[in-house]
Amino acid sequence: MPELPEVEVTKRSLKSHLQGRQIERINVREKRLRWPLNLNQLNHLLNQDILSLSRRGKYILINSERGTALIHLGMSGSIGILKNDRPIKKHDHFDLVTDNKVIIRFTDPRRFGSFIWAGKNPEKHKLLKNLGPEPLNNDQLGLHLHNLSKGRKTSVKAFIMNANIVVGVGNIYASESLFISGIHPKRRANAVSKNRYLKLATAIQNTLEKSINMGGTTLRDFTYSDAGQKVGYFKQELNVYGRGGSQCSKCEQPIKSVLLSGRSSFYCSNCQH
DNA sequence: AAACGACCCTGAAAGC
DNA sequence: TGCTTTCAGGGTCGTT
Repeated sequence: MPELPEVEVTKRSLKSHLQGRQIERINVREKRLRWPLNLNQLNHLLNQDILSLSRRGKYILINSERGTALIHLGMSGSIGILKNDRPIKKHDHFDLVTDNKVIIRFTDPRRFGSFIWAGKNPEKHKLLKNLGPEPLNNDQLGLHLHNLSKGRKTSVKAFIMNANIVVGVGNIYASESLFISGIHPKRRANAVSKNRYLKLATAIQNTLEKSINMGGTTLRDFTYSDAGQKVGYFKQELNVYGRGGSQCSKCEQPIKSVLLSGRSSFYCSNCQH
């Protein structure tokens, strides 16, 4: 579920309930997440003023006086805001309870998500320190991509999905932005011109922003029961992702579906070169 | 340094 | 119908 827009929406939701408040309790039912949940460290969060919530790539940062905790939603994670308690479901792994008794419940069937303590300088934490730049509000993105592409023989799709190059471009956005900019996903990264990287950067930014806006709209009243639903999802806007075999929206040729770097990839061989 | 594949885990959907 | 296989929006790690 969690695309960057949902991570952003989740972060905003957490912000409205956590910023300026304190976490009174952390209830853990399952420690076996992507990284073992370490309560000794995470308890540093307890009874501290939560100064701000931020996002780095797909990591949500909970910034307190004593340091920062990170939440990652993995492939299947979601967060519910509960004003009143509800029965625990199978994959409800932990809760944060605020000083005004709001329950923030983390649910993640596949357990690829995580909740870890990153200390006083989270940007130096090993999971964050090597991340590439944020794509949004970044007028240097195209030049950045072009500069880093030199000597890279991997496919341009794998290149833009590499979080050390640029964060936030998942499998959907990679396919969509390459379609919009007319670039074949299998093209070698070092064989894409500067001009085309400028177009690609714009396509990435427009796609992400549009999706964030839709996610922001459809999940405006973000609650536990809404979080797992595909309500008004960006899916309707997709040109190629998940549409193998159906007609290209530009030329009506069938969309191709191939496996690339272990991930399904969709493109139009007539429109993308 | 860069590229690749294995791996983490559960459940829904497709295939037989 | 029911069992088996495949696939999923993420990322890290070890090996080459």
